[in-house]
Amino acid sequence: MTENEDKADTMFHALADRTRRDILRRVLTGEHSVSTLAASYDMSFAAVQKHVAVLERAGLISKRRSGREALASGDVEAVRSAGSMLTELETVWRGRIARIDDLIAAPNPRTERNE
Amino acid sequence: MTENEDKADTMFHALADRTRRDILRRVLTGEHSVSTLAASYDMSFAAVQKHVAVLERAGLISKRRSGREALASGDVEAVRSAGSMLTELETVWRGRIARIDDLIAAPNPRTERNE
DNA sequence: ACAATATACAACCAAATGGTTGTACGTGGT
DNA sequence: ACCACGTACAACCATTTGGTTGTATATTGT
Repeated sequence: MTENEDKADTMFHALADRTRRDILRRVLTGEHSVSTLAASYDMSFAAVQKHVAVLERAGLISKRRSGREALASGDVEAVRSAGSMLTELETVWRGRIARIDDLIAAPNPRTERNE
Repeated sequence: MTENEDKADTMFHALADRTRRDILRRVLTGEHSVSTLAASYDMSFAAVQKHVAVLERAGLISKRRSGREALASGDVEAVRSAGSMLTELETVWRGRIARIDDLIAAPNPRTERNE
């Protein structure tokens, strides 16, 4: 139960940083080594490496070893699962509309309740 | 430019907390006063009020005054816009697939480049 | 064998986060 | 007029975060 919420916490947290979102975009287009990525940002290699680690822990990207390089690539399925959490929220909202429709359809307006 | 990224930062950050996601779910089903919401969680009123403020700053919910109560309700459009940032990432990924297809279709395998 | 490269990780630091309590203020009920 | 209620916000605190530098280790090229 709380398992899913943990996942959501780490996923959305990973997405809540522009550098990480940018890294994710890059590695969704194809594999990039950590140092290649690091070269693109105005921060230390270690900082970028940490960002990559956060994305990896969130399951949004995965790394593969190739010689001395670590090649990162994005996992679209994980991105989709984050997206589906949002569409789930939309579904909750649609329920509200359905209830309002019921209200309108209801014969007696007094049926309204404020919880 | 960075304007949009700021929005994404605050939105995803607001979503990266289970209490806030839960509050968002509740207020997407309909208006709830801050104190009504606060009653549901095992933390102080002030803590919940802060969470509501974070959601409000992120544009995910809005508040309306009714007497002494502040009634919060969720903004689905904002949720959708967060979702569309994710589908945009999927689009980036589809580009990768298209490029791989191009590669397969290409007559000369040497066309591959590693950036 | 050696130097350069790529990664990983620890230790440290300032700032932000998520919580607390306390205070102030407007609104509503009696 | 008074008191309870709902909200807002400040001040404070422990923990986390996002960055730094430094060190260790494995791989590659000469």
